[in-house]
Amino acid sequence: MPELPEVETVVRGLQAALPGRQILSVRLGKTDFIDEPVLLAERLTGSRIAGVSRIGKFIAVELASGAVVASTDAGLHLVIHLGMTGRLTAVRTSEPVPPHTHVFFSLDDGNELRYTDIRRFGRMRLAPNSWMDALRARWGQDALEIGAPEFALRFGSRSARIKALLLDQHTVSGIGNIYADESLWRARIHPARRADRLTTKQLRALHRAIQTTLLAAIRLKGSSFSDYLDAEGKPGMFQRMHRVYQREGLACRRCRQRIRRIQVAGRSSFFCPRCQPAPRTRKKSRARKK
DNA sequence: AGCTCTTCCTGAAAGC
DNA sequence: TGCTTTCAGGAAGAGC
Repeated sequence: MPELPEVETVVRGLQAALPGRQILSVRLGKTDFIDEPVLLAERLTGSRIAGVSRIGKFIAVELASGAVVASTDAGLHLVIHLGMTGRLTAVRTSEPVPPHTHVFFSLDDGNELRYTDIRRFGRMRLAPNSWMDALRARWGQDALEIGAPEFALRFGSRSARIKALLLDQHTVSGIGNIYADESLWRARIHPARRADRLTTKQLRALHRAIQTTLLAAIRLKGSSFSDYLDAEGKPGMFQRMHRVYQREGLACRRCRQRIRRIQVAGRSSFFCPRCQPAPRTRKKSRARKK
């Protein structure tokens, strides 16, 4: 599943392949994940790519402002979210086309930018500068850029469970299920703990754990489980470093206790019951026997 | 307002 | 064997 490290890896790959290229033609398959597909194809045909960047888990392909009508809202971006099975690759046109490939942008260097997405949880749209600004405004700061004090401020005042907040892109952007679990393990925090019950020390540890985990994952070009591949179509290697994610029943790498799986915030959450102690359950104090 | 649950989609794997 | 059911999850929107 593409989260911050995977999207960052794809973006870096595309930065090497796309800037300066002209889009010669656009071919569409299924389009139910695209906002206004006909308009998108029309506007992109003949346009030139200026740059590629990441906003949270979104990929923004900036188009050169050449033919765009001069208005205050000039500056057009092709915005792509990979959902959970989306792939964006820049490959030779002669490369075989994988199943579920729904968008083809043929480029002026003989390559083709392709969007493949088995489950079509991804999104694609054309967006003006104002839309990009609105996205940045309603999204939380990037998980790699937020400082420790700001992090403690955003989380420490919330009563929701920490795992739910880590997944909520409005609080901090870029973290998904894998890196939430891996970071919580590293910081020794149970996923169901209320954020406002964490100590300052724990919030600081979690902030550090997130940075460390994300940077290590980027170095290994992300985690490939079932579907994720980078811009060249190659898998990442960070899944080999996972400490809890998808390791139910296996020994904790720190204490050998068996890793458990529970549901938190509607998602599978993997944790070590010894390293990450559960929150106090506080039932109606029936335990007060005598 | 803040928080949690449901929904979308497909294919792999488990269950019967 | 072959069918049905369950599960995976990002983010929007509904519901409490």
